[in-house]
Amino acid sequence: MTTLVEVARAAGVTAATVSNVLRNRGKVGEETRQRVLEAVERLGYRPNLMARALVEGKPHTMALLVSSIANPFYPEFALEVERAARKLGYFLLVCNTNEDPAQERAYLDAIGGALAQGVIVMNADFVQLDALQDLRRRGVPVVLCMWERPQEPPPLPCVAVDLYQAGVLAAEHLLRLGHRRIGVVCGGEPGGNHRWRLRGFLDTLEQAGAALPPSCLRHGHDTIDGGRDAAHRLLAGGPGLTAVFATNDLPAVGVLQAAAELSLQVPGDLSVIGVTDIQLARQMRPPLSTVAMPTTEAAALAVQLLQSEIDASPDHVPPMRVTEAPRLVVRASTSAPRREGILGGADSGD
Amino acid sequence: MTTLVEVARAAGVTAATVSNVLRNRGKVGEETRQRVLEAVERLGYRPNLMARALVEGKPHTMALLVSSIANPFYPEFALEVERAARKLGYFLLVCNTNEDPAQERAYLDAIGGALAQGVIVMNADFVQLDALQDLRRRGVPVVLCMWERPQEPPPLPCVAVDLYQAGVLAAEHLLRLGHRRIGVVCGGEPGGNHRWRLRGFLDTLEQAGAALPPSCLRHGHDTIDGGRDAAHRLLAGGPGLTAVFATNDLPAVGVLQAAAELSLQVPGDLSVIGVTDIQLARQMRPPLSTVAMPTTEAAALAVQLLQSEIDASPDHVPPMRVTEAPRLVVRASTSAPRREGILGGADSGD
DNA sequence: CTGAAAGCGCTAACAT
DNA sequence: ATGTTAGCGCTTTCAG
Repeated sequence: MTTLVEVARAAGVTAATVSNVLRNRGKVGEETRQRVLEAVERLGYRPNLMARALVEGKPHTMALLVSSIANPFYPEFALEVERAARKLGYFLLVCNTNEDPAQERAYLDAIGGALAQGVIVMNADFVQLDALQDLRRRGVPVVLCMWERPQEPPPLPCVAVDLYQAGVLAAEHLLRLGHRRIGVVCGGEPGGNHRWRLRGFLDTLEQAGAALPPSCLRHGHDTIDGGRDAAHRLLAGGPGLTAVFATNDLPAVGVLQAAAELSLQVPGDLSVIGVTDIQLARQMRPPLSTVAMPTTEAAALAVQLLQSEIDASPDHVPPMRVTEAPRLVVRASTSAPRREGILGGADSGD
Repeated sequence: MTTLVEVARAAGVTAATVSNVLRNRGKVGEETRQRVLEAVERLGYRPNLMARALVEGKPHTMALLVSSIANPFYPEFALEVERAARKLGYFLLVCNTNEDPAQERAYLDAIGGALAQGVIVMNADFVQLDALQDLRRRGVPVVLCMWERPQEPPPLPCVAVDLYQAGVLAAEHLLRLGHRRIGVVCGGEPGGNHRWRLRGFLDTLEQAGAALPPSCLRHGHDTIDGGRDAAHRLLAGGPGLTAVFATNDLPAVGVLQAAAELSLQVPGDLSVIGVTDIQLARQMRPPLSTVAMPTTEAAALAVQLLQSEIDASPDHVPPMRVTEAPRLVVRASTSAPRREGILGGADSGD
C-alpha cells in the first residue's frame, strides 16, 4: 500500500505538504501542488482511513444495530439510514444481531471500541435499555430509533414516532367505512412493543361505541406466519368479522393469506389494514391498506440526532425528536363491508 | 475514552502487559492478570479498534458493494454475507451505490484507503470491470459475486453461479408440464446480464422442437414494474401463451400482476416462473415457482474467497469458485396448461 | 514474567 | 510556503 511518505518522496516534498495538498489546507504553492497531485495519481495513493481516524480521534462511521434478518423492514430502513449517513460523510456499518444477545454485546463492545462513532439502535421488544445506557455513560453516542410513544420518552436519545396515532388512524378508517365487527391481530406479546398502536386502535373503537370484545383480539408473532396463525384463530372464532387490523404489515400479509385460505374475498368479505408500509404492502394482491410510518424522516432524524450526540458534551439530558405523524395509506385491501355481517350477521354470534 | 495506558496505570503495570493479558499472549503472572482484568472491568475499557487496525495493518472489515436500493435481493444477500463474514471475525460494511458511479468511486477509494480489507462486488450490468481490476492491481482484494457464466470467467476472482442452467431448468419444467406456447420476459437489455439464463431457456426450447418466436420475447427493466409492462406487451401480442418465463423473480412478480389485471388465472390460464427465489416469491398468491439461486452458498463462498485473496500474494491468476447448480422450486404458479391454447388456440394467432 | 522503546500512517502545531 | 516534531492508541520485538 502506498503511503504518504512514499508520495512525499516521489514529489520531492515532505509528508506534511502532501497532507496539506490533500486536505486543501492552503499554504501550498501551486507548482508544488501540481507535483504532489501528479505523484498521488501516479502511485494510486489512497489515504489510510484508519490512520486518519486514529489521529483525528474518530472513525467516519456510524453503526446501525438491527435485530432480525427475517423482517424486511430493517433492510429497507437500513438503506435509508445509509443514505442519510452518507450525506453527512459517514459510512454505515450494519450490525445484525439476529436476536442473539451475545452477538449484540459483541457489536456494542466493538462500537465502544471506536469501531463506529456512534450507534443507532432499532427499537424492538428485546433491546436492553440498561446495556445501552451503560454504553452511553461510557461516552458512546447512542440513539434509539422508532420509539413508539413520544409521551413517555426512554432514558436515551431517541427518535419517536407516535404509533398510538397509527392505531387511531386505522380505527377511524375502518369505522368511516362502516365496519363495526372488527378483529385485531397483534404482533408480539401483550405489553410488547405494539401495545401503543393497539391501545390507540382500541381506544378509538371504544370512543365510537364499538368497543372490541376480548374474543376479537389475538396475539401472535410479528411475522407473516404469526399473522396467518392468529388470523385463523381469530376468524375461526366466527363472530362475523368484516375487518381486521394487524399491528404490523407483516402479520397483515399473514391475514391476507389466511383470508385467501378461507376463501374470503378481500376487501369484499374482509377488509385488512396494517401498519408501516413496507414495500411488500404495495406488492400484495390486493395491495395492502396501511398506516405508513415516516421511515425516511425517521432515518434522517436518527442520523442527525446521532450527529448532534457526537458533537455534544457527553452528559446531558437525552433529547427526543418526534417525526411527523404516521399517515393513512388507503389501498385496495379495505372497503365498506359488503353487507353488514355477511358472515354471521350483526345480531347473531358473539 | 479509556485507553490502554490508563488501564495499565490503574493496574500498576505497563501497557505492554495489559495488551498481553488481553491478547492471551501467556507470559503473564496469574496475579497480575487478575489485577489487569479487574482494572479493565472497572474502567469499562474497550480496545480502540482503529489503533489496533493501524498497527496490525488491517481493519477487521469486509465491504459489500451493492448497486440498488430497489432490488430486495440485495438486502437479503447482504445479511447472508454479514453472517458469513462475522464467522471469520469480520465486520461488514454495506456500501450502497444506488447506481451512482460517483458514489461507487467514492466507496472504492475508501476501501482502497483501508476502510475495509477487501470488497465483494455484486455483479450487475453496470459494474466497471476495469475499475475493479485497477483496484485489485493496487493490492485491494476484490471478489466479484454472482458471475453468471462459469464457462467464461471474468478477469477477477469471482463466485460464479451457472445461470444458463437456471434457464434450462425453467424450460424443462414448463415443457414437462406440457406447455408449448411460451413467452419470455427478460429483465434488462438484450446482451445484458440476464443473457445466459435467457439463452439456456431458449436453447432448451429449441432442442425440444418448441423454438420461441421472437414475438414471444420481451425485454424490460429488471423490476416488478418492468416485468408488468413487458408482460402486458407480451400478452397483448395475443399468441395464446400458456406460460411465461421471467428471467428474474422481480419481473416475474410483475407478470403475476399483469395476469391479474388481465383476469388471467395463474396457473390455470397462465403459468409463471422466475429465477432467484427471493422472499417475495414465497409470499405471492399464488406463490411463485422459480429457479432458486444458491444464495447462502454464494455468500459463504464469496467471503471465503475474499479471505483467501486477503491471505494470498497480490499477483496471481484470479480464481473462480462455482456454486452448486441452481435448483427448481415448484410452487403454485405453474401447472399443466388447462387446455392447449385456451387463449387463442395452438393454431390460431401468430 | 514485565518494562522500555519503536513504529503503524497520518495530522497538526510549531519552526524555519 | 515548506519542513520538523510530536503524538493518536495499540502491538511487538527486545531487554531486564
